[in-house]
Amino acid sequence: MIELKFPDGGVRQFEDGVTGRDVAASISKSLEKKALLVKLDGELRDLDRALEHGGAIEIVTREAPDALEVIRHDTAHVLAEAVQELFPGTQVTIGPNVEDGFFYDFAREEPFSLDDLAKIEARMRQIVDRDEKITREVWDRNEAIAHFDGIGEAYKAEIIRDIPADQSITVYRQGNWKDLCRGPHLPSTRHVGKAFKLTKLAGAYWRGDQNNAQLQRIYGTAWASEADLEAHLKRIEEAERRDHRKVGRAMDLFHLQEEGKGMVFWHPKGWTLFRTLEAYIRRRLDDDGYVEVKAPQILDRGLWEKSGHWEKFGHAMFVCETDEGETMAVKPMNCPGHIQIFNVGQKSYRDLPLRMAEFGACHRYEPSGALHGIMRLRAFTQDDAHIFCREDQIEAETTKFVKLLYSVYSDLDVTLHSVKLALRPDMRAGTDEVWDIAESKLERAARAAGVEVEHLPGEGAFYGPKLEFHLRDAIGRTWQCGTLQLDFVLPERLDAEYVESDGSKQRPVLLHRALFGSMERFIGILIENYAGAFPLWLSPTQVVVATITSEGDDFARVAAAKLKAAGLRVELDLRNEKINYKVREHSLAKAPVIAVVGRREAEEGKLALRRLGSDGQTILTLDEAVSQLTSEALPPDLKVR
RNA sequence: GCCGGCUUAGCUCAGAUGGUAGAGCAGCGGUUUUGUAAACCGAAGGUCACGGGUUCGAUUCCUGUAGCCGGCACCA
Repeated sequence: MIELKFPDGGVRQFEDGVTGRDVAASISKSLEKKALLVKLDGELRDLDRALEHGGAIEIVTREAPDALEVIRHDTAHVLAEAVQELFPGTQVTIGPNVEDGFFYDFAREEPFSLDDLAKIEARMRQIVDRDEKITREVWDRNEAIAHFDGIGEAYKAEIIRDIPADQSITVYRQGNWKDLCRGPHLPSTRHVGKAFKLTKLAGAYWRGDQNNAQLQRIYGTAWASEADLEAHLKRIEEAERRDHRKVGRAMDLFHLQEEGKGMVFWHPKGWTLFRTLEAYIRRRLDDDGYVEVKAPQILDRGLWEKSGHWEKFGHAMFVCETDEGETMAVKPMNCPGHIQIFNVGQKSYRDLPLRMAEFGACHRYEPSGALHGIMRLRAFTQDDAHIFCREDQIEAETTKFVKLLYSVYSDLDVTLHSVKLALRPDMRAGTDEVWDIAESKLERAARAAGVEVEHLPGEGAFYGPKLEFHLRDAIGRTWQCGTLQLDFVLPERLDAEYVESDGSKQRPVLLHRALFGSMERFIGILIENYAGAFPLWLSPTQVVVATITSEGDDFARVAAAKLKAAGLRVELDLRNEKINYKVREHSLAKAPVIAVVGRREAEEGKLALRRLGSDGQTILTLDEAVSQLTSEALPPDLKVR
């Protein structure tokens, strides 16, 4: 007998070998009908699998979040079955869930086409209609390897070989089709339902390694109900409208063109946004004890060799030869330059921590496939700084930085998606001892700063571990923006030193850090976050003074001049157009405030203010409007907090 | 870089099984002086991404290249 405890607190005895379905049936016929899976002591299990032991039990129905995960995974299995029916000889590999859906990677000589996706979807629906029973089997490891090798499924056989010896090999049978899988699964394909859609085709390397074969990945989304699917597709569609590339064009912020792949042409409005953000962050850095510098854009190859960048990233640097036979490289990053500045004269321990900032224009020859709007560029501007400090200052500096980052992100209304700690990569500089120290110090410092980190083995910079602060774009992709990197290596390589209190020469520790990462990327994120409707202080145009008839022209000119003199970014619209037309046009252009001047306002010396997103108006005297708008347009750091 | 897709006017998009293309908006010229999300009229605007091939004829078919889009890999 086993003892099961139900969510309502009740405890009941059941025969050995009882299944989840039996338990559901013992409660009610309708529950048995709705049951898809059970949860035993928190472990999700097949409904028809015997419960080998007692514990806390929960019947999982379609509406449960756990069920959705299984529905998605089973949809991937149905996809794989459909593909193998339609395209014999195609090998299956892996098919995990991702956010909102799943993918499945296939090995097949001939690539799938978009037309194939439609065919595959149709076959998937048939498989759902066939209502194939899904059953779990435990296989012997060697038999399993022999079986999958025997039917030409080399990838599956390879996966089995890599399963740790203490884990059992489970195969799920679904109709005539079998797949190696940990499970759990739904009782039959009918329960998968039809609220799914295959969304995209892509190449993907086996085991994520570009030295391996490239497989064909099919992505799909799946939901518990058609309504959920519809809602999801609608969300995606709406998110795509906020795409910074679309908004950037529509708002005339910037453009990109073939002659400068991965390089931005900032238009007046976009550049205003850039400068406003730069001015803001510069004030924040000033307040936080940074000094700002500017290092050369191009430096001799020898310096990059010394820093180690030439060896690791030489292929991705823009290099030029001079007539006098020197080889120069456009800087891909700012650290060597900053260390040169540090190295002039003698530094004392009293100078530390020295926080050296630069809005550094960097160029990197990124692979063509990596370029993405203004999020991933070949020419970009880092809001970079290097903190030269002693080892015992790492923690305090980390805390200081994290605090600043949180404050800046909150000012800009961005929500942190995650913080990762990227650990030593295979190709790296520095000894393992140094890495041990660097990794543990950075992790401890992050903890002390109150940051919850997720480890990323192998992803660190070549000179040290890094904290990565990730943000999301409109459709949910995440981008590394802020970063803090702990480096014991470059100070050594580039001979940075300071005089300690006892007169000895010491190496400073170098903290590389950025709040935005790249100004361009962060602006891309801001555009998508705000959907172009920037808060007043950031908006490229803050107030549009628009007339109704030409009777208002003179006063409108006066008003615009006065607003401008007060430091606001003002546009004047005296065109011979209807006010409806002007309101619509400036609203679409996301002007935060339209100040309308009609005959009445002109006579009374007033402005009718209309805010973006509301159709009400406030009538104010010009002086009132100036004082209200200027105080409202103060950047967050200059407002009284 | 790799896999797949896309590329037609400034923008958003139609279009022809091969006979050199069209709309709306924007821009330009004019009329309209207008009260809070599109007034009206007119003229103009295109090497149909670029190169090569097939053809009497190619924007359309084949092929190569580039850029972009979606992924993968990369990301100091």
